[in-house]
Amino acid sequence: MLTLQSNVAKHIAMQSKTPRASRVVTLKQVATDAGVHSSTVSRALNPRTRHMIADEIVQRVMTSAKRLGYRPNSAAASLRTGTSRLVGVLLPDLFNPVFAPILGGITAALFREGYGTIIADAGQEGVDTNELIERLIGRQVDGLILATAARHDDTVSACIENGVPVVLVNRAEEDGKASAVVSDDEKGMALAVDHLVKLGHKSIGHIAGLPNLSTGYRRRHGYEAAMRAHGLPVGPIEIASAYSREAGEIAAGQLLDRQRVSAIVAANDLLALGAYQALNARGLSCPEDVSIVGHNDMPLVDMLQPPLTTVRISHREMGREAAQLLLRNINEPSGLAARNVVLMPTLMVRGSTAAPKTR
Amino acid sequence: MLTLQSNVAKHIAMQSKTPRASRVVTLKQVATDAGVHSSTVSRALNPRTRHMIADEIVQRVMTSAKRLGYRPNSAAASLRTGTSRLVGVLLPDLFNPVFAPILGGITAALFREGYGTIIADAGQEGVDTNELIERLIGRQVDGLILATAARHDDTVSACIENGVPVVLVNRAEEDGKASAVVSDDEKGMALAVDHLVKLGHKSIGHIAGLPNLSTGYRRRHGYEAAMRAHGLPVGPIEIASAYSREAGEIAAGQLLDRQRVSAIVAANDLLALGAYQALNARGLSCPEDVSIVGHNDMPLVDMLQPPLTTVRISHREMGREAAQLLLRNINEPSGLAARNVVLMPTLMVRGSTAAPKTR
DNA sequence: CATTCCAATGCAAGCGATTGCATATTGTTT
DNA sequence: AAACAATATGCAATCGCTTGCATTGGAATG
Repeated sequence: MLTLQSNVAKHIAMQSKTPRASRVVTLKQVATDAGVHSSTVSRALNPRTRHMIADEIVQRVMTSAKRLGYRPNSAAASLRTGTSRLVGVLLPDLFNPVFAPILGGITAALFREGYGTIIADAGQEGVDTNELIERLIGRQVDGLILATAARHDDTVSACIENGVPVVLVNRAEEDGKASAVVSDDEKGMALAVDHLVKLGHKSIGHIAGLPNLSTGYRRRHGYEAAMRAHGLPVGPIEIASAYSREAGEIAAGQLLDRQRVSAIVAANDLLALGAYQALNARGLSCPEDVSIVGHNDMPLVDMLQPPLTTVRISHREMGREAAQLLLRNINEPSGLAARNVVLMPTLMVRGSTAAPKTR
Repeated sequence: MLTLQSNVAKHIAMQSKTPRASRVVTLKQVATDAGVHSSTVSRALNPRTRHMIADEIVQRVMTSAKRLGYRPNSAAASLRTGTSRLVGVLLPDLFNPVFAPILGGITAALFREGYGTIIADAGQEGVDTNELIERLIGRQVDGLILATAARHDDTVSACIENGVPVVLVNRAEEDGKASAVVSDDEKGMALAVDHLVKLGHKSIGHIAGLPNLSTGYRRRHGYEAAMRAHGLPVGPIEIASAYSREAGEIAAGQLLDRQRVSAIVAANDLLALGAYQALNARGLSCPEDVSIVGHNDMPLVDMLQPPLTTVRISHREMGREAAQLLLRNINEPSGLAARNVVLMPTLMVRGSTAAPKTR
């Protein structure tokens, strides 16, 4: 078990208490120092208004600012202008490894444009999503990126009613209320099914994700469409109760017990790993007895035994695109029409898929 | 999906100045609605000052506020009070899977106390850490949590000079300038070495992390101490150039080519996985030929072949502790003495360790 | 040379919430 | 019953920055 130890022996130096407020430099102080009015300093320091000020003065102001260590107070600016250059990101669960790269892509793109990222994790126990949104909006965020959207989502509506620009990422919403950046889930499933069919599989099952999430819904849809396109029977399909290994194991077990298949396409890597476990529990092996395909290309799945064949999604790029779309939305005075950006996935062929046994 | 806007339409849209601002409710509006002064509303809504106001009025105010959908403007509050209830978190690399759980623990703990989390990722190309810190401080954060600290770190000094409370997490800093929450790295290595020795290993090598990070330095130190405690020869030791699979593979390869060992303790799970690869490349197998122990217990390492024996660290708890320590630091008027909180790791024994071959 | 115009800078009014102080309204004491 | 205390509420200044408007001086124009 884990024990906490407050290590008395190790606290060494007192932090010298600095009278914090005394060292805060304001615009007015820079103005005094440079011998101009504070409004001139403001304009000289802002690239968009700098052209109004004589070059010589700009230089003087910038020198003073640097020497005094001036740092603009963003709260004051935010209060005055009504914009915070802050974007809120709502995540369904920080512990799910797909969201870290999305977040990374978002922060990188936002940072480049001078925006900050404030995050909220809806995956905590006893946390109300609407309260999270409320708090983000209360912090004057200029926009929100939601990675949590269900197919019909009223938190999206709440944001729109509040006039806050919203972009969805990874999961789309089907009422067309907000823009979204997603992977082409149907296409991803088609890649998986095509690959299996080419190997000779005819009986291919699907472990589906939750149907109220666009990923679960559309991947299932994509699976069905691809099977039909090949003239193969659709099913069996088992819906997992969550995107987790445990749920995947249960669903795969039910699927295997129900019908003999030579391959399983899972809606998600974790579900695929659950299927590995279900196979092991039944003394079956992958890919000899059953081929398995995942979705997402999570870290480390290439090192499993067997290495997982999976549909790769560039989560980082997804986050970047979402951030860029949101910024355009924020800067467009009358709001942009909702639009979807669909990224193309690719298939990573590894060891978990092989030709079916010639019986 | 994409709608083009005519010039005329755009012109009109721009003239209607306030499509969004119209719905923002301020304290004063609530005051008018409730028939009291705005200062009364402020006091009634703030739990700490609520006692000054008659219960009946408090009720009336709260009803009005709710009905109008009042949401406090945190920029205004921040400007007035000089505190933002915002904490900055600096991550070395969002793509490293250990940091997501740390971040999750931080946000959960901060959220519970009404604080927001603003993140910055130093792992981007071409991003200066000091600029990140500058920008966070400019946003009036009340404190910072750094997961990036080197053993001797001047960004920490920069924060302290600015009078911003700082707490380090995962990686400590050795000059005692700031508090830190870390795992007991020496102890973790002792657990690993003890386990191997108990299995009968005598020749145990170490793949070390970077010596300028406390994790790399102290784990190596812990390994050496544990070996000496058992009266075993220290080494061979190979220092990896980064915490990555590739670096681990290279280091493990050099180690194996240099000296015959029956076990390897890696400073990190990714390094351990690199060692897996190096073993494979040499036709050796784990644990038959060489036992391997990792550090961190990353997701999925239990599903590898063989499942990785590793030192588990509760990253989530680490984040939570760091957040709590920071909040105490913020609320302590004269600043808290720097202190380290050391969490105890546990050993997860899995399939990558076994008794050495009896030759 | 007078007039107009433009560019550069100063002035001052806020943005919305907090809080020390003043004031009003009770209740309590002598 | 007068004086006082205590409690509840109102008043107004303030936090630091931005920006519409006023002002100035000098260049361009007629």
